[in-house]
Amino acid sequence: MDEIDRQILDVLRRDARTPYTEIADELGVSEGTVRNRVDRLQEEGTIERFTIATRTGNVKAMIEVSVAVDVDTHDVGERMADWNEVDFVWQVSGELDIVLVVDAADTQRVNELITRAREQEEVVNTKTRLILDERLG
Amino acid sequence: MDEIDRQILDVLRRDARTPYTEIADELGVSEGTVRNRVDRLQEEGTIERFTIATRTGNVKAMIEVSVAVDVDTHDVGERMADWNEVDFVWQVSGELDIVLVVDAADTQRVNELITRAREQEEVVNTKTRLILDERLG
DNA sequence: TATGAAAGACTAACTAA
DNA sequence: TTAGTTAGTCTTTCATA
Repeated sequence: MDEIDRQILDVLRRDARTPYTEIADELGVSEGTVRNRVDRLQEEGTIERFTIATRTGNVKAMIEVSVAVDVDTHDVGERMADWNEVDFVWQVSGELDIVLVVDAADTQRVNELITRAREQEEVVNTKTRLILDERLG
Repeated sequence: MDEIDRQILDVLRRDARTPYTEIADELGVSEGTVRNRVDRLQEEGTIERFTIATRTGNVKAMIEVSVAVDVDTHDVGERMADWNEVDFVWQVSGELDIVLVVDAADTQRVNELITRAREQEEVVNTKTRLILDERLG
């Protein structure tokens, strides 16, 4: 992981469809070098996947969930990851155990998700925070 | 935004490099249809960008930041988005104003980021939570 | 939807460190 | 032995009808 790797990652984060030839020109290396490095970065797991950033709805929110002390947090999280409109499920340290990052059509839909979370028998409490603005690093 | 759009988004979220021809076969439509729809989804802003999910470090964390009441939260957020290792900067509702999602080499580096956040004159308080496990929705 | 042209990615053989 | 390069081939995308 040197400077070239870092620059490749930067370019791909901004636009993962940038042609290897273009990245190569920019960094002053050959197309093959870029390709080899991207392959390696994928094998190493540094690049987890090629994906899209979407905004399907108008409201993003963090729904923080705390679960009962005697249950498997992992199970609950796995179940929630399958719900529509859920982008990430994080198990976190701190007061609350799970954070759902959701992207929903409107606040009504967010509310339905909160309700659904609260309906899970392992869930004892939730706390929701709207994401008012997002900026990518 | 119909069922076909949703399925295209699902495929691309999993692997944004899936060829249009393959998506087309899977959904029973033509390659041109997939391409046109992806183009439209990008123009509409539903697809914000093609990107990569990376894990450059071993530790992910949420650093929650509260800023003084009289400052422009937006400015502070913008500045932090430029820091290395910061994946997202969210302005959120609730007790704390900004959430940084970071991906760092180790806890030492996370700590340096926290320190750096606390050094900003607008920042009055921070609270950090480690992301112990991540699952994509 | 189908097709040919253009662009990009991949294979493999070669070179250099 | 590993990383980089290059030329030729194959795949995907794009434009047009």
